[in-house]
Amino acid sequence: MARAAGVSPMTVSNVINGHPHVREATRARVLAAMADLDYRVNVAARNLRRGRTGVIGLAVPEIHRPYFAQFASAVIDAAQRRDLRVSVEQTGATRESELAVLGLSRNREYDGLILSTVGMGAADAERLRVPYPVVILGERIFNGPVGHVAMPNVDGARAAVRHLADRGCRRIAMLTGAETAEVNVSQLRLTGYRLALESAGLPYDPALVQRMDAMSMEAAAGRVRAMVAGGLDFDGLFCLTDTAAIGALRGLADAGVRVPSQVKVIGFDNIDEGRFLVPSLSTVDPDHAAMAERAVALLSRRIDGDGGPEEFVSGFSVIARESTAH
Amino acid sequence: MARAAGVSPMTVSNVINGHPHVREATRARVLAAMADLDYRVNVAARNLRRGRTGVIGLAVPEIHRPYFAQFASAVIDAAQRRDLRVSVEQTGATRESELAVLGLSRNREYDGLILSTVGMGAADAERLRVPYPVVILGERIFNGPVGHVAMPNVDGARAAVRHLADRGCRRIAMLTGAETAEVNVSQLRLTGYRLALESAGLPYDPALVQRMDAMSMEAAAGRVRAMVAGGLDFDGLFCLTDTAAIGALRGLADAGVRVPSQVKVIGFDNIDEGRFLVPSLSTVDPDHAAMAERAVALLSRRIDGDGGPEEFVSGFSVIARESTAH
DNA sequence: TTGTATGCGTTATCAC
DNA sequence: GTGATAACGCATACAA
Repeated sequence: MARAAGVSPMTVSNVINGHPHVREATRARVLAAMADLDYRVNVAARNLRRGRTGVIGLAVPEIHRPYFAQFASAVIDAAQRRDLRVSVEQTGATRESELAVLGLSRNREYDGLILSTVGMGAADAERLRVPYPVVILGERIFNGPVGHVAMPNVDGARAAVRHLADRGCRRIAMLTGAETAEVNVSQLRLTGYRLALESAGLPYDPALVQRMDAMSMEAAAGRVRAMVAGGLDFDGLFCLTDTAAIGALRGLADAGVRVPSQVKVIGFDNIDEGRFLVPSLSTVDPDHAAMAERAVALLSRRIDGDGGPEEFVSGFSVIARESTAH
Repeated sequence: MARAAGVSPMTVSNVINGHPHVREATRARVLAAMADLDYRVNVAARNLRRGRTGVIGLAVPEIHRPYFAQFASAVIDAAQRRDLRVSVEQTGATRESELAVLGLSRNREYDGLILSTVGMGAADAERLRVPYPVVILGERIFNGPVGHVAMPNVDGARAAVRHLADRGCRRIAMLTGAETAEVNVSQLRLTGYRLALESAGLPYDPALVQRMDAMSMEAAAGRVRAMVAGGLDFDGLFCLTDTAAIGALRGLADAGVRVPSQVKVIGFDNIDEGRFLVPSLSTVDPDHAAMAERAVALLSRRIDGDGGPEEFVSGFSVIARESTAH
């Protein structure tokens, strides 16, 4: 330790932590010794003493899905600004992994956790009663003392479908996730879809709601090919996510359907790639940078002990590109 | 602590760490008490004692670039199999941030570090002499005691350009990064490009080598539009990365150039999206899953103290899709 | 097979 | 303004 080198035992600590009551001369001496010995604080010891790790967990289904990758990127930047590191966990969207991640942080591995809940349901609300701050990325389906950062799922979906209707679509299909008992993204966006149809005076046809188990590009492409091959009549397509929309565009191309002249397509998320697709992808932008910033801010504030769990629903905007052009 | 609850003071530790010499009865008792008290090991204390954190750092330029997102995903999975967590840092590809990350781990925040070096150069080799294992994601430009996991840049690029030549291209352009003094990805792939031209008996025309400061989709799209607008004559395009290729496809579409009939395009990385683009993107697959697995394996082995820094260069394969069809 | 003592490196408290 | 003391919770070594 720098004690031997410098002269002080724990004045070192004061110097490191920038305490005010240290004479300039001693501070200089300590700093010199530190540089000399290439001294490094032992973060593990500090963590033990402080009861903090300076690390937050970020649990998402899969980091390589563009939406989560972009969200993670923004979270890491926001965390860095607050001197926090981010440990990324992949849950594969399964309930078990999501619960396992909650246990990890419980071990004080993390000071707090941003958790994207997909597999967990309202029945698991009790599991969120953990002794550290949690911010859920998703709908307010839990009543526990956890923060929420959510997308405007209903309104965003409604606006997307209204956009299709405004552009003249009359038979609007939706590519969505499996039907579950839980309130989830699929259900909320489906609600928005139905509301928009209603407002536009269009009938709701269950045959146009296409449910998929996985929201992958591959699954979306396959499903769209099947829709066309099966003779389903549709002139608009609202995809649950941009990732699914990429697959859908591919599926339509495979089926020889032209976009936007025969079918108009809109996604949700505004991932970077959308602008550069051919045709470029219309979408709903939920402002994920703001969501990430808020998620980290909420967490950070609660780690510091100020304030209770809050809720934030981001704004959104519809971005019209070639895939829904006239 | 469970000591009071159970009966033993520190047999708890043995139970937790699965030591062999614990009677079944006591083990059961301890486990019961642990469950009862909802006992959790304090990882910070364990880290201090063990001198390990169970966390590795992964430093990449930006996690949201598809290639790094997919790589990170594979790294996280590989780490999880070895009971390691992954803390992700974004360096923005700047030398300063890359060096800063090295300092972080020096504080024993991480047991080891996987570092994608872009900004650092051979002159910084000394900075890699750190007291913990490092695996560089990139070329062997450093002689220090660090592991390397590299792509087959020269051979892969060569194969890509040969593929274009085989498909009849005679004026093959390349979209690459800025020229630097350092040995880097751009330079190596450019070497492959030149070798392939030579083998194919095609002349090397510097005007066909287009250098960009940023390898973004946006920059690539803009550059390609400029190339066409400027009257540059080319019938093949090798893009440094798939991300750039997405932008290039967009730029060609904007310029009214048809792919693959007028210009054939190939990228490098085999990101997931490539399969679903229209036209789908031909590319070089460097097997990033294998690279990630090897990077973590190398690091893990060195954390455990076995073996020295090794080097691994992944294999590759050319994946022909629509963007280079006849 | 189980318990006891000791120390990992840091910082909060309080005396000097 | 600086130093001594203690404690954070666990695991190693050794004693019982």
